Amino acid sequence: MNIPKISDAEWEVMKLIWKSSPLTSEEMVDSLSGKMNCSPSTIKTYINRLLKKGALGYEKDGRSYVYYAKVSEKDCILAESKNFIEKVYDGATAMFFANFIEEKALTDEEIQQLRELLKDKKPK
Amino acid sequence: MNIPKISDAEWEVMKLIWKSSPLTSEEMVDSLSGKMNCSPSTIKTYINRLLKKGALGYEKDGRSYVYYAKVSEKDCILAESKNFIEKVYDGATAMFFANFIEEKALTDEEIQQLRELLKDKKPK
DNA sequence: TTTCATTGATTACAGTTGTAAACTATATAA
DNA sequence: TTATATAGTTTACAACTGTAATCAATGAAA
Repeated sequence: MNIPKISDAEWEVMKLIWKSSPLTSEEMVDSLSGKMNCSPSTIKTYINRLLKKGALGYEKDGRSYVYYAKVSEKDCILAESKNFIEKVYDGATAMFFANFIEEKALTDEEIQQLRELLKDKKPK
Repeated sequence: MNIPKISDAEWEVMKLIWKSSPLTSEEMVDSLSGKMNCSPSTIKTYINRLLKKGALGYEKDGRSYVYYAKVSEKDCILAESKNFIEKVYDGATAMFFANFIEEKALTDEEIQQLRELLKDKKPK
């Protein structure tokens, strides 16, 4: 299925849903309006836009709705990553990693994790 | 200096400038309107917006202008990368690398390059 | 049953972006 | 000198975003 374009603010909503779905709008508002420092109305707007984009779905649960994700976190992350690397590096992924590592944007711990990851990666 | 927000389309202009600066608008139009599949006017709009944002500067060169970058590629890439990883991973950079590697979005060659990079990285 | 509160839906509005045409000033060819 | 091409400046416009208030429907309390 097609991954819709999810804006910065909408990503916050999606991340919450992926972690704790299903949720009511009230739960989402409680969880996000503080963190995002915006009004409850704003969160509701995001929810509605995500519904319209097909990123969220809902089911009736008594008086109100519970929302759930209709696109997987994995797919969204991959789409977003590719898009980003295409934009900034014309697709030269390794270039990105290189710069990031050089810039010390990674902690020693993260570097260690990465080494582990690559160790398991057998070249075909 | 502050890095202005550079849009997807504007990134194409900046990448060209970083690679071949200084350039006239004509050179930019020639180089990009085909690749980006848009009209010369559109490229000029991007140039103007980038001027307004302070990402580009210009100097008079006879009858017309030549443009050059006022923000460094390195800084822009780092800002954009941090922003992206913050949005998608709440800053958990290693998580990003992990997913990307798992998804086989890297070629074997790129993985090898990465290994090399990490080898040189001495833990403090 | 009438009213209030809750919550989803609609409307609002300015700023950004992708896209491009129209306008204007100026240098150069005729 | 006048006409034309070139290149920079303005204007245009719809879609998307961030942000939020208002409207409407419905269940619950009085």
